[in-house]
Amino acid sequence: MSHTLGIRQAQKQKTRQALLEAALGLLEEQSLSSLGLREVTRAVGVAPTAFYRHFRSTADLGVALVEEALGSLHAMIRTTVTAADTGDERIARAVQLIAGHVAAYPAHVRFIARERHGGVQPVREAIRDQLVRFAEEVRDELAKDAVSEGWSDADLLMLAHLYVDQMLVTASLFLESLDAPQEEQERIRQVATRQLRLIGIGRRHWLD
Amino acid sequence: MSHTLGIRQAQKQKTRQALLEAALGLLEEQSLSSLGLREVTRAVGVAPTAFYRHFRSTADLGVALVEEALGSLHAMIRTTVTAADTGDERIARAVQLIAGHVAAYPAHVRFIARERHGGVQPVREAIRDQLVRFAEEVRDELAKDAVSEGWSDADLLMLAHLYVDQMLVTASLFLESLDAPQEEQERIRQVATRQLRLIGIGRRHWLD
DNA sequence: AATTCCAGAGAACAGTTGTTAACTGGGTGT
DNA sequence: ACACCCAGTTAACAACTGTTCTCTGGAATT
Repeated sequence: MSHTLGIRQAQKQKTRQALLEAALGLLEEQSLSSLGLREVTRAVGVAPTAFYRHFRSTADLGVALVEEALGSLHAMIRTTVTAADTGDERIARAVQLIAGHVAAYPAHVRFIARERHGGVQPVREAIRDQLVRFAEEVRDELAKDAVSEGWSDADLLMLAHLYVDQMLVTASLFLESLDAPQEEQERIRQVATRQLRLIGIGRRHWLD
Repeated sequence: MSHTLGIRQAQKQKTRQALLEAALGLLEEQSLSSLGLREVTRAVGVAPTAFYRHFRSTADLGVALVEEALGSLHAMIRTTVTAADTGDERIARAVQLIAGHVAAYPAHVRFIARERHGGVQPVREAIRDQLVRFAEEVRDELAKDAVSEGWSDADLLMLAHLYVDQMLVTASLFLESLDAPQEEQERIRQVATRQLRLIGIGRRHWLD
């Protein structure tokens, strides 16, 4: 099944990956809707027309980037939430996890935060769909918890979305503070921690 | 003081306003970083060079749009939060208020949601600054409440930011559902209501 | 009534864009 | 060894972009 793909398809995927990474880099200081096809190929060092061998348009490339970027966020969100339900020190650890991920993959986080509400419809939809799936996973994780006894499925999902959104907001704040004084990052860390704690408290008293 | 500005400056402000509104319309299906100067003037019906009489660049126009768009959000956020602290039916009313505002000024909401993390730095900063000021107002409003006794100023501000962010998330969801079946809007309304309720519960038990 | 001012028009600039077409040359299956 | 395939190239296209300079006509000032 895992057929060793020939040196031809290998080279193609290599170029494709180069296009994706070049685009991600160029998107640091602009949005996808202003990203030019030629701009990307120029950054990679291939002819403009080579672009069409991989993507129909830059919007198409954007959809591909969603998979790439959210694939890395996937692990973060899961581990974050599963750790965030209980004690305070575990919440703090979860926030630290977010900060670490932002520092490791800033371009991914930036892309998702920017294009989630961006000007390219197919990309918005792709991100929305993926985030819904994330929220469902988080809900399943929350359901395993003892605190979730007596909760309806819908309410667990609404809490899951609250967590996911809060995580993205926090990630975006960390991103903007990447080259700011460390005391600023510390401040963000503390606020995010307390916001998660407050949500956790609301969760524990939901069924009163 | 309120000098009746001559028919000259009046005409200028009229054109300026036309440029702003045309831009807001064009931004329905793209981001600011891809908005062209000529595109805007063409929509208004003036020469491209007339643009420079009002704005240095499209980024400059974007900053001006922030004032315009957040001016209308201003009232909404305040009334929403001041109503959201207590009983359930008041929370529901607050959510309905958000939905109404989104229906009344969809372009404003879209612009803020899109450009908050968009590709134009000065605009991002302008939005961030305004949202900080909003959060401070919300904090002052929260402080007046009986539930806030014993709260530190920092904690009130962190709750205020939580409310503001939650409001923007909800507004963006309503926006995307503008031409969706009404049952979808109803679903969003219900989830948002419960999320605000959960935050409110967390707030009441914060000092345990 | 004469003069200054200035929002907007007009024309032209070099540079960019997406897309089409025909071509090249090395990997691939027979 | 052969013929096919196809990722990437080259060249050219009309259309578009931001920006500069010069000009105009009516409002504003004196």
